[in-house]
Amino acid sequence: MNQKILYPFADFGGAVAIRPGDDAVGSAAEHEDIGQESEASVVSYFELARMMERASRRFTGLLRAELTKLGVDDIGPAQAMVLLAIGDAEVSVAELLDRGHYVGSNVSYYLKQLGDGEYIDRAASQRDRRSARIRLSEKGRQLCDSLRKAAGAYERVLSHGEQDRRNLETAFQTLHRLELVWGNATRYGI
Amino acid sequence: MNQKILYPFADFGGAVAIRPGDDAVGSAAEHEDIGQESEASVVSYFELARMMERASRRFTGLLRAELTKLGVDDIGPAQAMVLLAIGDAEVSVAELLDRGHYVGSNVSYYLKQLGDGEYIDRAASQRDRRSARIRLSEKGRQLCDSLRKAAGAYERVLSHGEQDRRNLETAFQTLHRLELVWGNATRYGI
DNA sequence: AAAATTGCTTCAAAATTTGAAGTAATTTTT
DNA sequence: AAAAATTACTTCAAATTTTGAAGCAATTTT
Repeated sequence: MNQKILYPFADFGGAVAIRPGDDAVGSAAEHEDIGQESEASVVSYFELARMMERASRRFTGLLRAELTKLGVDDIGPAQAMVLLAIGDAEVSVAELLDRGHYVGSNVSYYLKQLGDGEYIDRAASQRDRRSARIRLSEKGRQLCDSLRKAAGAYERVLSHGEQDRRNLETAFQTLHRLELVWGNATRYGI
Repeated sequence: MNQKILYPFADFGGAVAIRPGDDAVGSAAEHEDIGQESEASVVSYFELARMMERASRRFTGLLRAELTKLGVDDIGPAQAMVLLAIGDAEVSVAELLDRGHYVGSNVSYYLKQLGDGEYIDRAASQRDRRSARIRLSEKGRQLCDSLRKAAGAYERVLSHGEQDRRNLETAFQTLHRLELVWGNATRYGI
């Protein structure tokens, strides 16, 4: 069915090996020379999309590690993301679906777990009893704080000045635009 | 166990409703006033992480839609991402693991599907027969081209000049740094 | 008061990701 | 050169996450 392949790999020219210490980035060479305002390498939105995926995974890993470190074992990174999406607001499920990136229909599912774990408080709205009002509980708030604090540590590694802050802002805006365009595109075609 | 909640939501002040047409962004107001070089809103790397997640999801949706449109039904967006990660290169599984963001151990799994679907060619390396040499097949190459071409359409919506291109580059670099820092952090702590 | 819509829940199935073995080829050690 | 260790993958099973289709109750619309 497939060519028999007993056990395949290796044999690259030679210079390809991943430099130890310099973290695994594969084809990093493509984008190596870039300081704060290089013009050389031409990146596409496509490549940016792939980079987002990679970076997101690392972030998930970070969350997972942080949760473990905090001894939290009744929720995972996905649920933590929901907590983070809620933030200080009092939201409905529908809002969460927009505000959060994640999860098609089933926020309910996560909310149940978060409810069981006492990370959130829920109550039916008076006006419209179909609608849920969801807020972080004290426990949920504390967890978010811890996670944010942990992230703060990396902030110091990453942000070294005004320029970095501007770049961060630019990145955010760019992704925001992408999100809108891609979102619309998927729904309405181009 | 949980407060009985028959069916909850609604009842916000009033101005909160999501504007139809203006795409669902929830708390977009936080970042509304930003042109190309605003300094107002303060974004954290944390928020950027959340934005990456959202945007990534849209991209996945786009891929899924595009695959459907192309009549491809034997692979999904995740597998397509693997194809895209391979690109023009001839890679080993290990390389793919670095270059791709995705998948802890099980690229094999995807590669099998891609192999079965004839999207890739694999062969054992002569030098080291454990090692696989993986390349896109013609079919795989064509699929990638189609996907890239589809993405090109959005490129025109998104890129209106030199400034946009620089922003794109900045976003890419920023995410790249994040990926490295977060990756190391997860492995070695801070 | 029916009918339609909204807001959310539930359940089941599919897809994705993780983790722990396991195997063959190559290297290193003894 | 045989044994031991390492590398480069594969495989399998389980856990997590995501999607999709119903379903139900509270509102709105007709």
